[in-house]
Amino acid sequence: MAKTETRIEAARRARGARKTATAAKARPGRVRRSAARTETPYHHGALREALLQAAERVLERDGLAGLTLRAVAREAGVSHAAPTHHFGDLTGLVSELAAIGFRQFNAAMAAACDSAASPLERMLARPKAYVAYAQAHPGMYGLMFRTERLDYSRPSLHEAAEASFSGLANAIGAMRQEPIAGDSLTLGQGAAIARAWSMVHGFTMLLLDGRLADILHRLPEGTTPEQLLEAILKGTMPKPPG
Amino acid sequence: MAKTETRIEAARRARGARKTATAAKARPGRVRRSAARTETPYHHGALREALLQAAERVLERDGLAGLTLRAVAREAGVSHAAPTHHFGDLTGLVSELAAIGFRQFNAAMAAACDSAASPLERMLARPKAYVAYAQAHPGMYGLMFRTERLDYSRPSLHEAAEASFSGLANAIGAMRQEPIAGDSLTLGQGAAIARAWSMVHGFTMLLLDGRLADILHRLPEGTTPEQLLEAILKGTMPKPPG
DNA sequence: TACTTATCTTGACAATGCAAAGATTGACTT
DNA sequence: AAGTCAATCTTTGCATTGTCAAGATAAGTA
Repeated sequence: MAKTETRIEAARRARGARKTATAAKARPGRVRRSAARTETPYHHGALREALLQAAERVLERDGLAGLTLRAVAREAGVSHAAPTHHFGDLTGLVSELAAIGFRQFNAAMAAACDSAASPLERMLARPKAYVAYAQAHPGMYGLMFRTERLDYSRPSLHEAAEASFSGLANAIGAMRQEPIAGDSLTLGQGAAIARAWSMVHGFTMLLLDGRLADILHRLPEGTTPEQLLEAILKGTMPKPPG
Repeated sequence: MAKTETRIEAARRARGARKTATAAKARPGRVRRSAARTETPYHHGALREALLQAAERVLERDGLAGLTLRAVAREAGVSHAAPTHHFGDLTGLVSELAAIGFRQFNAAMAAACDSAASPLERMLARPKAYVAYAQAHPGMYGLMFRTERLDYSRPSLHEAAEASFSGLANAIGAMRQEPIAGDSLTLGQGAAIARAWSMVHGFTMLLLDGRLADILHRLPEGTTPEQLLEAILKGTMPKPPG
């Protein structure tokens, strides 16, 4: 009965609690037409966005296992089949949410890069922002990189994920001072890109899974994950120009 | 409708097919006691192991989404609740299977290390075996490193996963020619271990997710993932002694 | 032989994803 | 402005799943 079990049980409790609460509220009869206007109007107006926000809330509260179509519908206060009309599928909902995650993710990294002053900072800013986003939004990061229910044929998701990749590739290219040429790479360039991405991605996954806890615990008192990441990067990256 | 959808549909088809097949077989009446001996005896004898083997088969055939308690029971030809008695839970079954995976995984890496001749080979053997195992058993690797339903409080899983970690740590220690001292690490040592693990783990995850396909496609014609991995490692690791 | 325990089956329940059909609303047409 | 239509949301239903509670059966033991 590890943390996983606990999390699942928590999700179940949350589900149950919400259910009884909703039941107690006694959904207003569908006959009334324009009673108090605070009553749920038949047309929500912006249900799609409301569902996505509800989904993110459910995800960060109850974890990936708690993110179900019906839970999202409950959270948004609509019938259980309403999401289907907007996303077609659980895969659809999850994919759209992941696209939002990639956009947030990219924005965070871009902002961190922009606010970097020294060349060294500029080199560390992106990986640090990468890990920081994952720590701040573990549910979203897990959704983006751990879920199998993602449909990359959806343009929104494809584009957002692609932007994430090209941002990384450009950063590596800029760092090596040999901008990448469109559709072909040398083995050295490809290795540099794959190395940077693999390292940061792997570090983040292991950190979120708690698998680096052993290492951190053995390090000098009070060493943070960020410091460990910095040490990893400084030992790997090429010397900053100048 | 990406590959995910297809995989899920495939799992569903497999489930359906198996169900009708089983139904057609018309489970022998439970009254017969020792009819032909080929008839399913009430006591399986080694059901636990049979269930684990069935689970691995289901996992590699239908993916993580297809790995359900009932599917495993069907695959093993027993009633749907039989696995519960042996594993208590889906988490239990999945955790035991993951423990088996870690043991296979460790054995593969140890074998690769042993058969390495030159110092360079010895340095590359472990990462290569790591990626090779994941490619040969994607279902198992996903189960071990991607599933949330793992109960690390189970001794079997805890030990197997721990062995995986200490094997890596020792390899890094040996490579740096400063064996790690039990319960404390310098920042440099910790960074070296975390760097190696993060890189190989991240590379494997990205490779299995198809996220390195873009890079591989842009590299010189016919570059394999193994070659890319080697280029990554050679650019990072310290020069072999001598 | 009689009793006890481990093993396996049957049946039931709540929850889920999905599909189909009905209800309601807003917008467009004439 | 009245009528029509398509989009939106709800209701109902079905197959599936995990988990629990009883039963049935085999194996071991006294």
